[in-house]
Amino acid sequence: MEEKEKHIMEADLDEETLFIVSQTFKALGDPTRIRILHLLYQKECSVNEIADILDLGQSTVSHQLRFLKNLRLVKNRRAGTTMFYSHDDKHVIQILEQMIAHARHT
Amino acid sequence: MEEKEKHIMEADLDEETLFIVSQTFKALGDPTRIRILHLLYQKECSVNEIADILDLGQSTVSHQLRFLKNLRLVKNRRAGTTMFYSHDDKHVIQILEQMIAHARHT
DNA sequence: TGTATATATGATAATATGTTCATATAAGGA
DNA sequence: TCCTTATATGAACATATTATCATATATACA
Repeated sequence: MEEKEKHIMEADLDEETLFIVSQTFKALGDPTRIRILHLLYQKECSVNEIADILDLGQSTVSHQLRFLKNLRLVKNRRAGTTMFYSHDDKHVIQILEQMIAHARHT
Repeated sequence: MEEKEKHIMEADLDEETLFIVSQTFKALGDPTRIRILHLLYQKECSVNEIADILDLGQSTVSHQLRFLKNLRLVKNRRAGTTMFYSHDDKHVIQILEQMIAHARHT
C-alpha cells in the first residue's frame, strides 16, 4: 500500500490530536480521578472536602487535582487558605457522564 | 459529615460502574488503541491490514485487539486464515469520535 | 502429510502510573 | 511573630502497562 493511501485510511489522526485525545482519556481512566471529576460535576469542592467525601488522602487528592489541572479539566480559586476546585471542560465532563450512564444500563 | 450524606454526595457511583467506566476509558487512553479503534470506525480490517496501515507489529496489534475484545469494544469473524475485526460498541466509538472532534478544534 | 500464511500467545524488559510519607508553602488569626 | 489550618510538593515504592521476541496454533492448499 502506498504512503498516500495510508494517509487517507487514517483519516487525519495527526500526532497532536492523538496526543490530546489519549491524554484526556488517560485522565478519565483512573477510578480516583473519575470519582473526583464526578463529584466536581455536581459541585465545587475544596481539597479537604474531596478527600473527606471520597475517603482519600489529602496528598492523593492534591496530586490528582494537579494532574487534572494540567490538562485543564479542572480549575481552582482561592478563598483564604482554602482552595476550591471545579470542573473546567464541559465537553469532557459530559463525556464522562455519558460513559457513566452507558455503563449503568449495560 | 455523616455517612448517609457522603452517599448522597457521591450520587450513586457504585463499584461496578466505576470499574466499567475506568476500564473503558483506560482502553481509550492509549495512542495505539485509539488508532486501531479509529481505523475500525471507518472499516472492518484484518490484523495484518491494521498492522500495515498503522505501521505496527503484528504481535502488538494482536495483543491490543485481544484487550479490546475482552472489553467487547471490538468483535471478529474468521475468513479462512484471516481474522477480520470491527468495532462492537457504537456508543463507545461515538464517544471516541466525539473526543477526537473536540481535540481538533480545541 | 508437508508447507505457507495469518493470527495468537507467553515471557520479558523498559517505562509509566498511583499512593504514601515526610515536609514545604501559604494564608489567617492571636 | 507564632501558631494553626489548608494545600502543595518531592521522593520512593509497588504495581501496571506496553512493545518486542520467540514460538505456538490454525487454516488452506499442493
